[in-house]
Amino acid sequence: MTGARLEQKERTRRAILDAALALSEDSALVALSLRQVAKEVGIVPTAFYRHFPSIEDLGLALVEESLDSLRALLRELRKPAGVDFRSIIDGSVAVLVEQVGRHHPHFGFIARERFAGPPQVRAAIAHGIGLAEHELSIDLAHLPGTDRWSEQDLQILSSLIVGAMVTTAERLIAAAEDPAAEQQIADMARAHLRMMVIGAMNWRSS
Amino acid sequence: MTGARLEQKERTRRAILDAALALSEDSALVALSLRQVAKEVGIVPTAFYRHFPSIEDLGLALVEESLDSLRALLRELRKPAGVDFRSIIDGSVAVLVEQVGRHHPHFGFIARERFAGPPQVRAAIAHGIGLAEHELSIDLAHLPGTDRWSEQDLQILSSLIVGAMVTTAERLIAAAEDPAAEQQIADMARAHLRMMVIGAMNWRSS
DNA sequence: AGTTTGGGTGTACAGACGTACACCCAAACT
DNA sequence: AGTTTGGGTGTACGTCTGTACACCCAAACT
Repeated sequence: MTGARLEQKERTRRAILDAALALSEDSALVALSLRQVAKEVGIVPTAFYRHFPSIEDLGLALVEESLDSLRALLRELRKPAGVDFRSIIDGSVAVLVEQVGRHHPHFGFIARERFAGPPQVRAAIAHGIGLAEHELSIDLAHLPGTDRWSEQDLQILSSLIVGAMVTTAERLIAAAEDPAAEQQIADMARAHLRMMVIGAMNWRSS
Repeated sequence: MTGARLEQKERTRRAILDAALALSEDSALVALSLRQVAKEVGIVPTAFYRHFPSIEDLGLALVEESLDSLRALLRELRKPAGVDFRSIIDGSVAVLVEQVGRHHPHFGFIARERFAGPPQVRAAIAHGIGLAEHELSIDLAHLPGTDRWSEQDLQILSSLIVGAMVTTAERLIAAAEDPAAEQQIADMARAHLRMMVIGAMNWRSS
């Protein structure tokens, strides 16, 4: 398959994915029917099978590309954003707001399916978040001031921070791209990060 | 309606609520069908209408009683649990673990429907969590050391703590009542709270 | 004792669902 | 130029859905 043929197929496939993302927005993946999606895309129900073996496989594809967006976010966050804590915090929150805004449907999908999705999907999302915690704990170990921190202390801090970031992302999604609300959520997120960092700097392992 | 009659009706109603809670456990409220619930309960589909006008009303009733469990948790958490931070933290985490375990189906329901449920349900849950933040900020103001904190600083700390508690509750639910995992999650939650409190104690408003 | 009430039953129907099958026809091959 | 490939179509089927309707009968009333 080459040229225009493949191009058209890819276009329809994208349309299916987008339609599914849009239709599940105010409900859940499990409430999605093949016929609904097909109608939204503008194809006949049976044509759906040319692209996905079943609705569940569609769901898995959506998880896949949503987790891609999550990984892209993590990649951006890991880019060194400054030297002092203040600029690292400001930069991280800015990246979070920007990326969540850019891939709003994907992060919304993750938020909805994290606990309401099928077990396989829940596990994949949990794994993605676990990975973020792990990577953050590695990055934290390279920061000044954490020289004598134990592995466990690093995990405590990174899981605390990732948890707060997830909460912030969920708030941003629920804010439905209202700029004023986003501003307020970002302010709060920066304050949270500062408070956690202050806690970490004065931390004594017990 | 009196005596045995009402008693029997209440028993069937409970059975419907429990069946709905159990059936939606590994999916979502929206995926629930009237006939499924009726079959699980052991009644004929049309008998369902003797108790609820529709599946959506069943959902609202479940939200209602799940939020009751949440309010019960908050009530328990507000009982003074000690004088030093350590015992307050230990007591709070113990209460959280105990209450989430006791009302596991309810908290699981809240976790699933918080972002995947219908707008009305999402709003009700968000309101419940907002209330928790507000109440905590009031309680924090009465604690020693927060005398000169601004309203905003209190909100920052309370939303940070509530966020962490919600995350902990979600982890407990996902742990599916595995005692070893619960222990680990509780340990982590205590560490998180300690770190946040240390951050708060060294906090300087900006 | 006689009547009413109300939860539970059984049948019935229209609509939505997933999906099998035969078919069409333009793009891509030989 | 002739053939194959493959995305999209249309019909058709059995299953599941919500729900309307007539009915039953023990509990609760008068």
